[in-house]
This record gives sequence, structure tokens and C-alpha cells, in this order.
Amino acid sequence: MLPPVPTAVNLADVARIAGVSPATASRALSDHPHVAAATRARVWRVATDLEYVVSPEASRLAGGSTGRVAVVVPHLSRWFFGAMLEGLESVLREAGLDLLLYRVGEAAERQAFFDELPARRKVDAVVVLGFAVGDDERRRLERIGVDIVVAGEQSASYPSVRIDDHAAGRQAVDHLVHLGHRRIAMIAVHDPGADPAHPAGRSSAYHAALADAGIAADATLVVTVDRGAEQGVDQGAEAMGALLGATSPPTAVFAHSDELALGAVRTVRRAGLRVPEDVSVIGVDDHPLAALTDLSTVGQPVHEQGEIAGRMVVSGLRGEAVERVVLVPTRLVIRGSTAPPRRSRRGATRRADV
Amino acid sequence: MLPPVPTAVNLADVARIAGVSPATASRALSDHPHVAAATRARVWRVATDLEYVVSPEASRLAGGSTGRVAVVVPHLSRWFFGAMLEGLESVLREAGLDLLLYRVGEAAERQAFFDELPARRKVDAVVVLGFAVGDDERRRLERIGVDIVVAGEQSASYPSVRIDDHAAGRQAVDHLVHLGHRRIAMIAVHDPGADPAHPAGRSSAYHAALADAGIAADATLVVTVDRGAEQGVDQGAEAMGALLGATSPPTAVFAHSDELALGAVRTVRRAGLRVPEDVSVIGVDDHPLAALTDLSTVGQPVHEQGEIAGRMVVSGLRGEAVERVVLVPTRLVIRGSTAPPRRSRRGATRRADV
DNA sequence: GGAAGATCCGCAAACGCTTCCAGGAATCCG
DNA sequence: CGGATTCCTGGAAGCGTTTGCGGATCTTCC
Repeated sequence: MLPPVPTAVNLADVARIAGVSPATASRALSDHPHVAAATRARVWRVATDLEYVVSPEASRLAGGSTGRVAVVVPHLSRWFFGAMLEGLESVLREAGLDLLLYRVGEAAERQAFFDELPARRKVDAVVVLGFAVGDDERRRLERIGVDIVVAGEQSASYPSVRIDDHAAGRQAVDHLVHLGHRRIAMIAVHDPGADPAHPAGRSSAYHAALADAGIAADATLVVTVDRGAEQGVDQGAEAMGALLGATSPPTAVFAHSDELALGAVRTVRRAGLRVPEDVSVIGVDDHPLAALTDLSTVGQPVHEQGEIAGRMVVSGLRGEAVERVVLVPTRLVIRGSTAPPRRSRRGATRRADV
Repeated sequence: MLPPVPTAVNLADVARIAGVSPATASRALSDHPHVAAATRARVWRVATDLEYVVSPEASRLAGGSTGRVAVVVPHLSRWFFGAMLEGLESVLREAGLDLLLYRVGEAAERQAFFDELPARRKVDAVVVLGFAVGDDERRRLERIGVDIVVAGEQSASYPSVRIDDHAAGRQAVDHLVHLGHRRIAMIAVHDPGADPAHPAGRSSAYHAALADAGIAADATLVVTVDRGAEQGVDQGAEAMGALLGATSPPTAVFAHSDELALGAVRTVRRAGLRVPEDVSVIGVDDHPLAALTDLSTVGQPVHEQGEIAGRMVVSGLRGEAVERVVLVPTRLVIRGSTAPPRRSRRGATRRADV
């Protein structure tokens, strides 16, 4: 453990060579007022020549902020989180903030993170990407004592940026309804924190859209999978299997994510049926995979949500007011996986159609 | 910019309450020798009760290390980098090191990173993920004055972990040869730093495999794309278009990555041909997409390379010797995109196909 | 039982920077 | 031209740790 920079240049060196006191050198380099322009220029010259960089530890210790932001994210290898992180990183870098990354995948890691709070005393703010913080977690998190921003999920407690899940769900299900589908299934992600009375999620949009279309609810057409698994594709495939096995299978499926939708497509095809002729499938996210596989979806601006979260952090650190919640718009992206239902092959159970 | 932790508990508080000096408290908490067991226990008790956490800035300033590692990565939303980062993160976290993330995507960002070296004085080590550092970049990087590890790419200058690209290429091309293909194309990624005389890459493996099989080289069967674009799929699609347009198209294609391969598959299908019946396609990586789309590939353990890089960093920081280069094994994954060539339909120029 | 040695602990000096406070120089006004 | 501002600058006090050094206490052995 040698000293990181053996030939470190310190502020004192700069000051000495520039012929000023460390105090003045510090002020000059921090662009404080009340420093003569000539002096400021001279100090900067020397600092540049010597490739001086301030010791962040000393700087922070003497009273400043850490210049660091903790980002807590459940996954890294999934596109959604990577893209959001990318947007966030670009804004933070722009603002000169460093990004401390904490991944909290499975329950155990997550628990450990909130128990030990490794980011304590190390950052000026915390950004939670893509998952909702529970009540207990919230209480612990607040012990860090810094600003907190949530992105990609709703949060009652902290400023957050996200899509309007209800609107997104409506876009998807309304699209299927408009195509003429009546037996519309849903592959839903289980949301532990969901308030059943609070009509805001993708699931509630599904029910509302069906109700508006005068379609009776059918519990056998809803399959719920647990969130948190590494890949949603297999879960989607499995869920679709259950739906196809029903006595009266759906003609269209609304999946809560593109990954689930792709799994569903795979199962449909393996069952010898065709997409979209026999079954229409639509997802949410506009994952790059969706474009590649010609999947209809409801796109959300993921990168941009990361950027907005970054701006919220920066504003908060500047002491400016930040919005409680920013909703970014989603857009329906119609590709080749959705089409009107085939009227032939409609069995007795679909007589309502006729 | 309020103080991050208003009610911060300091070492002095712990010391006072435990009835010892700060010096002893520090030694007790750092598990130094020459502290009475009873004292040590008492200090720990108090520290735990008060939820004391050391100020990393002060600790570092007084002579320790930063406890941070910089990770430089070109992309975040692509699976390869995310997966590698995930492996790296898990090891660093285990070792109690914090991960400072720097993304350097396009040339401008990359240039800026190596010019300004934002990680300077902030970290104990630097990990470069998934790209080769140029000579000039290397010189600048060394000004940080800390250990450097490269993962997912070869590096003559630093300890590195990667796959054996030549072996991987052989696995892919030999597979195609064994299936009976003779007209085998390659969609290659342009490697600016490649030494033409140094026979180590995927491209050289292609040529070697063909030569071993007694197949004459045909320059029209090799298409090179530039690296660095966000998505390789479109490039692969375009490259495949060029190959199909040749007077004598290939019956099999070896793509340097799964993303390129998927683009190639798309073009083949859009041309009305079938995979693998008309054209076999194989990639490299074993991207999750490959499993989903039934693409044959040469899999590499990405997550594990991240872990190994992490262990190299940890060893280095402990002052232990680290290996110069670790090669991780690849494995041929045969799926549905490769098959023997069709002997019928082998026209002299394949015009019959169109 | 006394001295050498081992143990344990506290004092105080860094570490590199920021910022309060006050002093000296330059500028301005009447 | 004297005194009051205004500008700039330097001295010095921290910020919260770690650690070298020496002193105090306790063993242990002859």
C-alpha cells in the first residue's frame, strides 16, 4: 500500500511557487471572489503546469461535500438498468460528481445493504434505480442523512421519476381491444408494495381497459410472476404455457415487460401457433430486443429517466427545489406481434364476439 | 450543502464514552495489536451502540488508502459490459472496496477521461473493462499512479483476464468446417490495435482454420465492421447484406459477436432464405439473446471474468503478486442456427436461389 | 524483593485543505 | 489631503483520523 501518488503535488507547492499563501491559492483555484485577477491567473498557471489536483479527502474533510453520489441498483446485466444507469452517469459526470455503484440483487444482498449502509458518510446523495424501497428500508436509508431520489419506480417518500404505469397499461391493452380482441390475457409482475385500493399500476389499467370495453374479467387470464429473477424470459414462457393450457386460451396477451412478452412468444411458437395470427403479444419497455424480434410494445424513455434522476440530484445538491414526481411519457410502438384476431377458429366460448 | 450527517458520531465521541483516548479507540476499532481485549470489546460496544462509522476522508487523509476502485467501461446498456461489471462488483464489495464508475463511450468522452483523469487521487486501483488502452492512453493512465487491471481485452502492459480469442475463433470455424461447409464467411470487428504479425485474434483463427481444412482464402467472404457502435445488430445485418450480394455467397457465417450474428440472421431471413438450411450462422459470447433465438455460439464466461479481475485488484492491493494474464476457457454451444450445408441447390453461382 | 521486560495506553504530530478573521494596500469621497 | 471604504492577502484554526513515541502499569525471573 504505497502512497497512491508518490510525487504528489500539493496545494502548498502550488502556493509556494506562485508566491502566494495556501489560503490564496485555495481561493484562486476555487474561483472565489476577492482574488485579484492577476493572482488568480498566476495560480492557475502554476497549478496547470504542475498538474496539481486537489486531494478530495482533504478538501472534503476541511468542510466541503464529498462530490460523490451512491447509486443503488438491483441488476447490471439487464438492459433496463444499464440504460438508466448510463443516463444517470452522463448527468453526474457533467456535474463533476462521482458515481459510487452498489448492486443489491437478491434479498440477502439487499438486506445487507440497508443494514450496513456502506454508503454512509461517503456520499452527498443516493439514487435508487428501478426498485421500490420498503418502509423499513426507508427508515434505515434515511440514516445516511442525505438527499434521496428514486428512478424507474414510484415513491411516496422521495422525489422520483418514472412512467405513468396506468397510462402505459392502457396504451397496451386499449391497442389490443381496438384490434378487436376480447379474450385478452395478462402476464403480470407481482408488486409486493402495491396498494390494491390505489389504481395506478399496469394491472389496474388492464382491468380498467377491459371494463371500459365491456369485457368481463376472467381470473384465469391473469398470471402473476415474481419479480427479481435474473431473466424474465423463462417466466414469461412458463406463464404463457399456463395460459395456453386453459380451456379457453386468449387471443392476445399483455405482458408487463418485453422480456416476459418474448418468453410468451417463444411458448406460443413452440406450441405450433403463430404470432400474431393466432396470438397477439405486446410488452412494455421497448427493449432493444423488441425491435430485433418485431415485438409490439409500449416504449418508455429509460435513458432519459436516468438523466432526469441525475438532474434532480444535482438540483437538490445545489439547494434548489426539486419536483416530487416527474412522469415521463410512454409511447405505443406497433410492430409485427399484434394483429386483429382471426375470426375463424373461434370456438363456442367466443360467441360474444359474434 | 448542509453537512451530510448532522448528528455525526465521531471517533472522539466513542473514545470519550468508552473512557479511552482517541488513539486507543482507533487502534481498537482497527484491530491493532497491543490493545487489551477488554478495552477493545468496550470500544466496539460503544461504537456499535452509537452506530459509529469512520469518516473515510479523515481516515484516508491520515495515511490509509482510499478503499475505492475506479472502473472504466465503454457501455453500460449492453449485456457484455453489464455482466462483467456485475462480477467485478461482487468481488469488490466482498473485499469492502467501493466502486467508482466511469463510462467512456464515444471517442470524445474517452479522450476527456484520459486527459482529465477524473479518478486521480480518488482510488487505489483502476480496472479497464472491455476495451484496449492505446499507448498514449496508457501513458496518461499511469499518471494516476495506481494498480491497473484490464478485463475482457488483452493488454501487454497490465495484468489482464480474457478469453483466448484464437481458440474461440477456432471452435467456431472448426465447427462450421466439420459440418461440411466450404464457403465460410466472416463478419469481423475491426481491431485498431491488432498486430498483423501477431496471430492471436478471432480473425487469424478463421484463416488458420480454413487453411488447415485446405480451403482457399477468399477476401470477398470477409467483411469488417468498426467497433464501438452502440448496437452491433445493424452492422451485422448490413455486413450480411454485402455477403449475400456477392457472386458466390457463403453457406456459413462466423460473426465475431452474437449481436453481429443476430443481425446477419435477420438479413438472411429477410432475403427469404432460411437459417440454418440455407445459411448457417455462429457468433461469439453466448449472449442471453443467443439462447432466446436459438443461435449457435462460442460462449465465454463474462461474469467470471469480472470476478477474476476483481480478485486481481484485491490481490494487488494486498501487495501479493498477480498473474500477468489469465485466460478463461470458452465453450462451443451448438444450437439451431448451424447445420450441414444443403448439397442440393449448390449451383455454381447460386443464382438459382433468387 | 527489585529490575528487566512485556503490555497497554495517551500525547501530540501529522495528513492537505478550507475558511474565519484581521491587517495592509489601494481607492474613493468630501 | 485625511479618513473611510473597498480589495486583496496571509495567519491560523480547524476538519477527523492514524501512528510514532514515550510513560505508566503489570509480569516475571533471578
